[in-house]
Amino acid sequence: MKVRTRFAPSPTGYLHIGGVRTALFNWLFARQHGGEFLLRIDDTDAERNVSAALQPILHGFEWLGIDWDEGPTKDGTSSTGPHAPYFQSQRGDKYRAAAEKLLASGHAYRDYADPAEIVKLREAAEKAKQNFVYPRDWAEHPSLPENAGRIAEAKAAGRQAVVRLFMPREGTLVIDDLIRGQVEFQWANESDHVIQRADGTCLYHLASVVDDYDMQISHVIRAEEHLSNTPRQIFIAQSLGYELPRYAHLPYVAEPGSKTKLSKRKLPKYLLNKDFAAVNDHGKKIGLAIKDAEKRIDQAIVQILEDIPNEFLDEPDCISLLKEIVVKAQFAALDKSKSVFTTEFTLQMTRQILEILDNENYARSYIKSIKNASKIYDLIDETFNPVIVDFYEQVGYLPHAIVNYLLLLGWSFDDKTEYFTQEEMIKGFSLERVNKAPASFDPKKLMSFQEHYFAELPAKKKTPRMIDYLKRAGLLPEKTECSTGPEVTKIIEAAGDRLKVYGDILNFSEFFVSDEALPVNAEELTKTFAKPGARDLLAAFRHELAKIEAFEVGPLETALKAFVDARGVKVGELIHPLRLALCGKTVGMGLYDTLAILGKERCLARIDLMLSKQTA
RNA sequence: GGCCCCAUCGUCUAGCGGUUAGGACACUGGCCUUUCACGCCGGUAACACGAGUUCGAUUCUCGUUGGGGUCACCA
Repeated sequence: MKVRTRFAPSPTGYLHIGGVRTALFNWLFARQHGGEFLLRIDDTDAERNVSAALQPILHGFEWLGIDWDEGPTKDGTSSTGPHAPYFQSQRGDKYRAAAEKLLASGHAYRDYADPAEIVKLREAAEKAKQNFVYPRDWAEHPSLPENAGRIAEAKAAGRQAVVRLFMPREGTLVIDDLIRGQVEFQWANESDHVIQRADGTCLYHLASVVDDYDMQISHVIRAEEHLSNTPRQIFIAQSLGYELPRYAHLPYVAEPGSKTKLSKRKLPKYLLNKDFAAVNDHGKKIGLAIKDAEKRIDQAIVQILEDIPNEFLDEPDCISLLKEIVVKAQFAALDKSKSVFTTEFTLQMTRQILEILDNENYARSYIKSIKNASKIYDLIDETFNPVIVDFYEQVGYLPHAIVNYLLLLGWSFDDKTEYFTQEEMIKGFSLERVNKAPASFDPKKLMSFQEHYFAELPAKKKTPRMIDYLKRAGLLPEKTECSTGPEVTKIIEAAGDRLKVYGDILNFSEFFVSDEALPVNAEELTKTFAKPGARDLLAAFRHELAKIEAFEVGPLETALKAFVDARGVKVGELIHPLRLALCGKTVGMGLYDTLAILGKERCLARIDLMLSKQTA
């Protein structure tokens, strides 16, 4: 039998890191067996613009190199493949036909029960700590002629029926899972599930089983949360006379440092997670620079705080109360609008407020001061969150680093192999070696893969993407000259390992701004020039520098060393003021590289600028 | 709560009856160094607990505890 696997995303507008792993394992398995991997769109409940919401997902897969043989076209507007369409919203007829078939064979029934009644019964069962057995009092089924009377009445009253599965009430089902092994279920514990709504539309389980069969899926590799759903799906498949696919249930991906499943609903919360925060801050810095959003400040905080009366700030409990308000506001905003925009908005505000509130005294004065402020709060991007794949593309990760990391999240080849080429992954993958326990996502380890692969990439290959970032941050004009490429490459080479992602080039903005516009770190400035003689030393070296003909790393180093030796000072005494004058900060690449790249003219100009500021 | 799943360093994992319990990330001490980063050398750190089976259990069985999933006219 030909191996055919599938991944079935719903068009949510973004690609979740856990989903990617599931898709990756499906893809790997198919590729390894020379089979096919398909994408099927779970949009049975979609009212929104599917192709727009699908586009980021398809783009994410494309970026990661996970290609699909059948499914939606790349623009997400139509289907391509022998089993088209691959959108569940367009396959309703097939599901309805299957439902009819189940009805005809007695494997399903029309149910005229009142939904409100069912809810009550279910709650009662839970209260009584008992398994809820679905009552078939309103079931229209040949084996239950006693219901005929009341059903006739219900029909006459115009009550609508749903279609429910007529599940077995005895026996054991053993699922032979490729990852879990044999898992047993008692049929009696399975409830009569609804497969078709009163309005005739069909539900996920029916759709999924029908599609898997129709599309000849051989292996259903999916997240563990579906394990409990498998019995009813098997019942549907068997009742329809389908041959069963093999099942493999993957452990879910958990939050960093936790065993809790990563979930879309908690997206904003993740930025408060300390393991995500570092990675996110790094990314945010890049994101902010890209959008040239120095101005974006805490409008959200202002909004909340403006409503707070001043007297409130004198209350002893005001800080803890504010903390509560913030958390509530976050979730209220979440409920009100499902848009990520809102969640991003509130989470930014939450973080900032919580940071401020850590210091009570500061908080009081800050709140008071900001109450009068009015600033613009801009958003980076609605998908700017380290749980979403797009984040990594925006910040400038290598897709292979992500794929390699995800491969090892719940799977291992042996006790030491960590780095895999795509071919090695495909060759070495096996479901048998998939772990059963959930694995928590560690952004730091992902970063280590990124560093590894990024270091392997020659500077010249990084140049075009880095130029893109510089353009987007406004550090290079939209139309750059041909000579810019080699110049940027030189900077990339000199920066070396300091560049971990493409976006990191923005940390070296000093090479792209005018001498006058160079931002200078105020704190470092005060500290450095507070030292006696710092300014004079810099001034003296400026004259030395002016004499140098060959402005290159070697001669520069010789000259600087000779200068400090002659003066009997330590290298560091000169270097700090010099670096500050040239770069406006005290961290960065080698100083001789900096001098050489900047060139004599700009170096002298920047030193003069610094000296002129320090004379007073 | 019913049902199901899971359990090795902080994290990802190796281990499939006898190992000084191995590797990676993170953390950390040192070296290198004008800063930062890299690199190099070193260190801390784990078998959830309790019974069995066995000459011997991290490994097999059962139980306890803990974690998680799932129980929709969502997917």
